[in-house]
Amino acid sequence: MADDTAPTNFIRDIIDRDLAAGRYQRVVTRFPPEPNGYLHIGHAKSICLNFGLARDYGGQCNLRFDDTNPTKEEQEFVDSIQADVRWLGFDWGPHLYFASDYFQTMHDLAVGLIEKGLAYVDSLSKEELREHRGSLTEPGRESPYRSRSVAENKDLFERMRKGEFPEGAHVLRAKIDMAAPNMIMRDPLLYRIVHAAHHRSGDTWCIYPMYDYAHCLEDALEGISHSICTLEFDNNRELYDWVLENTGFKEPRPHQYEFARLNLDYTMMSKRRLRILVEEGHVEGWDDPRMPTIAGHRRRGVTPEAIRAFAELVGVAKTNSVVDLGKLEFCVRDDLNQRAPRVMAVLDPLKVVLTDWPADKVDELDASYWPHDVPKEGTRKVPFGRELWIERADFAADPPPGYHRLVPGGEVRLRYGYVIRCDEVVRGDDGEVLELRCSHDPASRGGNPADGRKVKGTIHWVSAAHAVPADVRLYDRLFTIANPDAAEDFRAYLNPTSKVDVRAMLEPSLASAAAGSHWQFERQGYFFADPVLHGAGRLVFNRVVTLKDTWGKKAGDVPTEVVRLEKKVPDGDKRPDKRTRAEARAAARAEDPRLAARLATYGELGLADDDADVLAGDLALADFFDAARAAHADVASVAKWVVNVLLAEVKERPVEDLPFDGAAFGRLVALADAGDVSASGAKAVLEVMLREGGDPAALARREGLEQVHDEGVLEAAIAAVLDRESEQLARYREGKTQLFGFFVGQVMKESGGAANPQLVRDLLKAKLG
RNA sequence: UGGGGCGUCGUCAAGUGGUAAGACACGGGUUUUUGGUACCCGCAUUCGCAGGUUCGAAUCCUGCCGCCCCAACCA
Repeated sequence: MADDTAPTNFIRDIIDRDLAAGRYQRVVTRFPPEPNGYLHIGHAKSICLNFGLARDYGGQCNLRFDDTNPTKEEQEFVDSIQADVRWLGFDWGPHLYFASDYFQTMHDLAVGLIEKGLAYVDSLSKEELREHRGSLTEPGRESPYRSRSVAENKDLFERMRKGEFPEGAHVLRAKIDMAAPNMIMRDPLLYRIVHAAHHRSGDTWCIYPMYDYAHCLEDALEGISHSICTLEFDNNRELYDWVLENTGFKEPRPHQYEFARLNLDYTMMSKRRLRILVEEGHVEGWDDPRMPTIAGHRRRGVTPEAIRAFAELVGVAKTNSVVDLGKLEFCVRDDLNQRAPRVMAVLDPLKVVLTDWPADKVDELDASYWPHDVPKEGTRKVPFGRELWIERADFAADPPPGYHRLVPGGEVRLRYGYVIRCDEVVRGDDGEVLELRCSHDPASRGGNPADGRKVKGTIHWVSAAHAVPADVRLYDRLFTIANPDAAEDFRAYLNPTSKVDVRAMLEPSLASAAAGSHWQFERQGYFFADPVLHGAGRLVFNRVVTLKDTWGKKAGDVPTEVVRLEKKVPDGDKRPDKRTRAEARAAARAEDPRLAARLATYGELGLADDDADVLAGDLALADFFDAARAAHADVASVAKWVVNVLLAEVKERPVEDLPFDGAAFGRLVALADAGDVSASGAKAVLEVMLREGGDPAALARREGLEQVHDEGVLEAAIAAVLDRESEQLARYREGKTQLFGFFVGQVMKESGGAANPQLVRDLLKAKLG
């Protein structure tokens, strides 16, 4: 079983079920990137899922490069991907694999398919292939080459392999069904000819396997138990199973499960479009801190811990969803809060002159690196002098209501320093504030005035004489709209202020900050000494994320409106509506007059239209129903039970395969209608009948499901439940009366479903008031 | 001849017949020398909609609506 640190999800449920059933001895997953680009935060979700599963179940997760297309893949990417997975904190141990290492085996298995008559060489052109494939609503047509002999297919395939043909001359296809409703199954391509050097196998191969053929075999060859991929591969699962079954992989073999890929608002995730961002120079590279790549996040200063926490926070499910960026930011802040020492830096400096401070006097103040609530220790000295820098936004000549920083004539506390008062505002010709002339309270050293008066505001500052200038890059979301991936031209929605460079003034202790170190610039955000550009000669910090700001939006924030985009219209013909079940039943009746006759009969019997429709939609079901009503005269009741109860239990299973007949079911309904068993008791009996068949009355007796009307017995059951659920009872008594149903349920359970529910209700009502 | 997947709070997401978890966001409060953090409180009478079955339905049945995926020699 998984440990309980990770929240559960449907995949864990499947694994638990498989392990409990002994289907697999151990969980083996894999992360299978194609080395054709950089990994992004969406991949991180998949990595955390696959490696996390292996970790929690004591299994194994392979890193496997799905390098089956030599024209797109490069060594650079296999290197960057490994670095990124490792940086995220995962280890594949010795289990590093390449699809290209399996090419020989895959080839041999393909020859096996040819020999079994399950694959053939097709020589149609690309265009002809497409035409033959049909459309979503029309079946495809078989290729004239489909009937080539095994010998000819083997010969052709061998010559394809040897490189005797140009690209496009032939392909190897599976022989399945050109009329399959699932387009994927219409004789899918298995191999194509590609004359290109592969980054690992060089010129060894002239034919390369297609994804659908290769991927499942890679999984099977590696002994993967649970092959997890994204939703869009749902349709491909049928072929996944077909290939494994027909190449001889028996259970336990891998099975594919699909989950929803990560979508983040204000973020573009498609590899193709990310490449355009880089190639057109909208960003400064794959590791630009604005990129959603792992490398970008790393460069920005996001930690692997934060990304892992984020992956866990968003969960794993099958619903297509868009996660808001705020969740990622939360994880980043949550992580950095504990690890980033606090320092002071002024990003937009405004000069303050303390007119009552001697020109050459410097006070060395003690400042803690950590706030009271972070259990870490450490302090540094910060020099305080006559001239200081403060944040321009921390002074307001005309303050809005509720503002509690520096105002003309007002006081503010300089963090770890003194309380100052603004005496005079010096302005330039254009009215711009040039500097503030202030006085200080000498009896407030460290921050608190000796007379005990309260000063509401505290701001950060840096001594002008000691300040260290630095290049600080303020990053923000790259796009101005929530869904750039949907935009016809995302360039129109690039955020012009996604990167704002400022020349900031830092407290002197930061002069020795190491590249790659995290800091909180107090009241502003978390910053990261750039791992590449930051050094002794030049200080460069990236803003990872701002602090949460409940006061208000700061100037420079991007507007948050969501631009409504026209929905992409699928080109070509409009998708036809599905044939509904109702239509299917109507069609069945149109073809079979016996069914039409049943519908008429049921109508005369006075059945509800819906029930009659369902019952007369399938001959076996109609026969079953007729047998049942022969055994119990209340037709309406029998109909309800067949439609609502029986159908719910048997699902898609044909009723003729049931271990009991309609007559037995009719007797069961009779029992329920007579009150010999309760409705839930009857359902319990049905469960047994589904398993072993038998007579309902006898089973009800045997299972102790005959309805209990005995008030004494029920009173005892009620007492037992109330005793056991004293906590819930207290809540009920406090007014949580919705709990009434809960108690009814508990008593019903106590009785195994045999109690008369109405009686239980009445008794409970009397008892609870 | 179409097939498949999915709809639970602003955003994610538990829940599988016993009476709507949790997180983010949001609102209010306490603490605070960061308008940060931490802590407390509030935040879905209702689960896409409509009928039905049941003592009891987000869960079962019927119908309807909406969104996503599939017609590359990509993965």
